[in-house]
This record gives sequence, structure tokens and C-alpha cells, in this order.
Amino acid sequence: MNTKAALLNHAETLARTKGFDAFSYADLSREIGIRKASIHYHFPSKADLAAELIARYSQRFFDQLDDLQTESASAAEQLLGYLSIYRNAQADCGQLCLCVAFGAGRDSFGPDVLVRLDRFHRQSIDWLTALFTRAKNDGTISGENTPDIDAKACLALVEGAQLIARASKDPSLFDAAVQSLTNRIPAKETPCD
Amino acid sequence: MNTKAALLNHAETLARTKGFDAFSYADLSREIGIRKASIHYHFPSKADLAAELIARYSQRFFDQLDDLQTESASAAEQLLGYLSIYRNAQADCGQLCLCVAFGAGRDSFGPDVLVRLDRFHRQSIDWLTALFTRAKNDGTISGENTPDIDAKACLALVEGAQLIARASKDPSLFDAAVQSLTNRIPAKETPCD
DNA sequence: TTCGATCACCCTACTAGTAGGTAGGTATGA
DNA sequence: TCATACCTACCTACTAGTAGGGTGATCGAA
Repeated sequence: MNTKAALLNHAETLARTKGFDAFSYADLSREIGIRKASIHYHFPSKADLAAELIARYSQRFFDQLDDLQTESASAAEQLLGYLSIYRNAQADCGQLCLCVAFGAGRDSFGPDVLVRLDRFHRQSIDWLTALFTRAKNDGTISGENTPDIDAKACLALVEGAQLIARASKDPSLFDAAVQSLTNRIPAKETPCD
Repeated sequence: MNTKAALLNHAETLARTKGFDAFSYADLSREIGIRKASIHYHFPSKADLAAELIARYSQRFFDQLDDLQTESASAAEQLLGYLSIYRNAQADCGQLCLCVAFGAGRDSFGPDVLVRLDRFHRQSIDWLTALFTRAKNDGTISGENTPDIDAKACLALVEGAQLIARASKDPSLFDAAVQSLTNRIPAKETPCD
């Protein structure tokens, strides 16, 4: 396997489980089986690594959202798909959304990372706003809030749920918290015949 | 002022704005005007500091919740009080709830801190569950969820809202997110005559 | 009331270990 | 012959933490 890709994979896992500042090039070098100095060949500074990590993560994340959207899915189905992205990450060794992990240690990052972090949140809210707007039309998610409020609340909910579930080492806490959202999806008319 | 108290205050601010691992005894010593070694007199190890910080924070936090409860306040009023605790912290230089900050860097803490962290979340959920149970009776908060679900969702929402508002340096994001909750408080019957 | 001991509190000076990062060399394959 | 990808060996800056000494307040006893 490509060494650089392996480095990114390991670094992402470490950043999402321990935090970006909580692992060192030395840690990384031990796990990959490459000398510490060689990592600097691929990522001259740790800031470079952070920038590539968040770029790659955002790309992958919004590609997944695109996949949810292109199918002729209902708003409710899209929402469930969105939630499952966070849920899967959470269930997988308590990994946080990379942008939650980065957001917590905000101050140690340069402007390039901060810009991407901000963009991630804005893009998420935009996507969710479109989702809840659609829900107003197709009626697959109940509720009285404006799509904008719903979107921001939804983002806060999944990120917060991930955080408290991880802190308590109890993945079911995530499910319970987001149930406040899934409860708003009316049971389907039983698909008879 | 008491040096130890000053140390705790500064350490708490730093932990809540930058993260617990992101400040050193050297940073602390500069701000307090005391030598680094002298801090070890008050807190032999940084783990001791962490333990005292979270103990003090939890105490203060639940004292505030007690104050909300002893008054003959409606569930809605209690909820607004609860939200304002998080909101004020957020508005104040983007401080996180200490337990959010600690939760993010979970792995670097010893079992004593982790136990207190877990207890904080459980206690919060218990308090909120009681609140939403009360709401079922006094009708000051609408909604169909069970109090348990509402409680867990509420905790996730405020912690997540704090996080994204801070990451985007936009306090209004917090308000927008929690509006999904406050919208559930029906406008009071206009108090005529 | 003063002497001496004790204590809280802070200091200088140091340790071992780790962080990110660099200089310069080497093997390999196009 | 040149770039890629790795290496050894090193650097400086900083981390938490320790050893041991100084100072001033407090307090009990002569």
C-alpha cells in the first residue's frame, strides 16, 4: 500500500480517537514502520498533515452526502443516511467526526485548517437545510421548525451525541439522543400487497 | 487573592478555551506570576490539577441546577435557565463546558477524572429527565418524546451547539440550534388584566 | 516577651523525556 | 542522471516533574 495513504489513514484514526495534538510523528512512525524523519518527507510539517487530513475527510464526507442525494430518496431516507454516517463512526472504536475532534483543539491550527473547518460546518448546514426544506414538501419528517433551525439543531445534535456517547463509552447514548429526530419520521403506511 | 484559587481559575479558563493538554504549567506560571515549580506545590501533578478542576466544576454546575429547581419554577423556566448556563459560557470568549473539553481529550486522563466525567453526564441526564417529566405534567414544554429521550437529546444538543458555535466563532449558531428546543415552549397566554 | 521550631509558600537550578523539525547521506528505478 | 523515498544522526524548544534552599508568619514554651 501507498505509504502516504497509510500515513493519512493512521493519522486520521489517531486524530479522531485521541485528538490531533495527542499523537506525534513518533507514534505514527512506530505504527507505520517508517522512520520519523521520513514522515517529514511526505508531510513537511504537522500543519501540512492537518490540512491534508481535513481536506480528504471533507471530500469523502460530502461525497457520501451527494450519494444520498442523487438517489430518488425521501427526506426521511436521506436523514437516516446522514445519521448513519455519524453513528457508524461512533460505533467504530468511538471515533469522532474529524471536524469535531479538530474543533475541540481549535487554537492549535493555522488559518488554512480553520477555514476548512468553518466550511465543513457551513456546508453541512446548507445540506441539512435543503433536506429539511424537502421534508416540508414530501412530509416524511414532521415538525414545526424552519428548515434552517432544524438543520443547525441536527448538526449540533449529532456532534454532541457523538461526544457524550464517546465520553461515557456508551454507543447506545448516541442512538437515544438522535431518536428525538428519528421519532419525527412517521411510521410508513404499511406497504400491503 | 488565594494563589491556589487563582491557579484553578486560570487553568479552568485555559482548559475550556484551548483544551487541557494545550496549556502547560509554564503558561500558567506566566499568567499567575508564580514560578513553574511553585505550581507543583499546589498541584503535585497535572493529573491532580485535572481532578480538582473537574470536581470544582461539577460542584458549581449542579449547584446552579439546584438553584433552578428549588424555586417554584415551571419546567419551561427551568429549561431556559439550563440553556442560559451553556449560552453564557459560550458567549464568554467561546468557553466550552469543561466536561466537553475534557471529553474531547479523553484518553489523556486517569480513571478518577473519567469517573467524574461519566458522573457529570449521568447526573445531567437525570436532572433533565426529571425536568421533562415535570413538563409532561405542567404542559409548559410541548412534544411527544419520552422524558429520557428528550433529556439525552437536550444534553447532546447544547454540547454540540457549543462546539459548532465555537468552531465557527459564531455565538448566534448556538442560539439558532437551541431554538429547536425553545420553540417547544408555547407562548404564554397573554397575561391580560 | 522573646526565643526557637514549624509550617506554608515560593524560589533557583536541575532532570529525563518528548515534541516537531533539519542536515545530509543512500538505495532504487525511470 | 535525476527524482523518489527512505535512512541515521542530530537540533532546539518545551514538557512534567524533582531536589533542595530561603523567607516570613505563626505558635508554644521559657
